[in-house]
Amino acid sequence: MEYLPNQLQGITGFELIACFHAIHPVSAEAAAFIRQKSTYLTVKKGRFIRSALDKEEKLYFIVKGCVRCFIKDEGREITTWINGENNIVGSIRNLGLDKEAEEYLQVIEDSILIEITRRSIDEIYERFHEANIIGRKILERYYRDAEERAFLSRLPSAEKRYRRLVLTRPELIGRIPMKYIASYLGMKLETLCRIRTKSLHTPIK
Amino acid sequence: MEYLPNQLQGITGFELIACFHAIHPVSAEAAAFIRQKSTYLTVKKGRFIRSALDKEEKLYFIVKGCVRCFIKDEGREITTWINGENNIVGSIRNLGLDKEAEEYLQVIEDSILIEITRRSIDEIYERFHEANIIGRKILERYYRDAEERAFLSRLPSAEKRYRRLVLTRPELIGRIPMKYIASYLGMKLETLCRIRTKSLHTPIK
DNA sequence: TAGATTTATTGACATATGTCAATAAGTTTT
DNA sequence: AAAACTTATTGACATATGTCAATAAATCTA
Repeated sequence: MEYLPNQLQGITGFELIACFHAIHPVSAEAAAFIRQKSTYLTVKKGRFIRSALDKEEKLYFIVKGCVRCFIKDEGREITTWINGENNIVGSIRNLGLDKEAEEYLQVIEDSILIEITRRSIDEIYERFHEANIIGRKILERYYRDAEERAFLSRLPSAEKRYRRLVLTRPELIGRIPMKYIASYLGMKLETLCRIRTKSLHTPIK
Repeated sequence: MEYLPNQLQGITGFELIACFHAIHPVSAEAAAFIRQKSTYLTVKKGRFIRSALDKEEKLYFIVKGCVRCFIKDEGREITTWINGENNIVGSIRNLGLDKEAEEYLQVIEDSILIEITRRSIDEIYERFHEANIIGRKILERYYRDAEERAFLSRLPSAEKRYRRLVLTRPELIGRIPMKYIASYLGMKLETLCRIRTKSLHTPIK
């Protein structure tokens, strides 16, 4: 197994490979293959990725910027996750048994993404066995993240959910609009606003 | 790679291996190793698994029965998931940054479990490379499940959450006590009770 | 089977959060 | 810099869900 030369790390197009490499060594052949199968994208704030027309499932590595996912419930958006740099994001096909629950991915800061199709990922798993180690470890982390989201959203009061977010994702506060944070926390913007002004005066006990 | 002989499937102690085998072939050596590292447990309804004293993280394959996970928030239980046969369950270390959020696993039907330590799992991944394929595929599924839980719990009304559960986990209704379902759905037992009696008269539009 | 315990149902009332609206503050566009 | 637009703040009021309490029904245990 050859190692990815150090000098290549950080060079445009290699961020994703560097991310993998930090988990487990990536051979030069695998690196070349991954690079060949991936596409660099620049996406403006507010844009949606993965248009409804696309049949193919795609995954995105966030080099720079921020992406949120939301579903619509009776026309209202519910943000289900928000992710920044060095995360892999994608929509989960078939989450919804019903049409209502379709997922949208929206870039909420000008972003640089690396796109790769689900099919290419499967090809990588088949060709390069060690990719399964990397994939498995990444999924362990993503599973934990999803558990955390499920936990957060079950906290029984709006204030607790906000406090939990401040504890676990402090970087989001101030970085992205409050309306998305409110939606992610399962409350209205007005409620979040009241909690925040209140908590200026009542510190955590 | 040798295949697990068919006649061994279904025999006591081989349920877990059969589950893996259905995903990807398991060699006889790997099967023997897994079997050696795992323990068969019979657990009575109501019992907790993984006592607080255990330092080691363990995972459990549910051969028969049902297990729920809950955390405590100011003394109140919040059920975070409920799983039945052929699922692997375990607590996630370090979910909580705070002590409050410690997880409990409770068997809610007389159950048969196969226990295996996290350390043994890691050993399996190292010794048997193909285990990473199986692990990766299992985690893909578990990630989806966790996403579904996060989605469910963000639905903005108690009735919608209940309807979603009826859609996605119909087997739970009638099988386990309503109080656990209510907790899982983020509502009080009384609220669930009212929703259920109401929905007898108002069918889904 | 009877008694004890747990779980489910229903009612009256309390409260956190949603809704709607008006305004302010902040951003982007021209 | 002004205009246009988006996002945040605050108030008055509505409502879904929680709380507490009193039974009823179901399940366990001796």
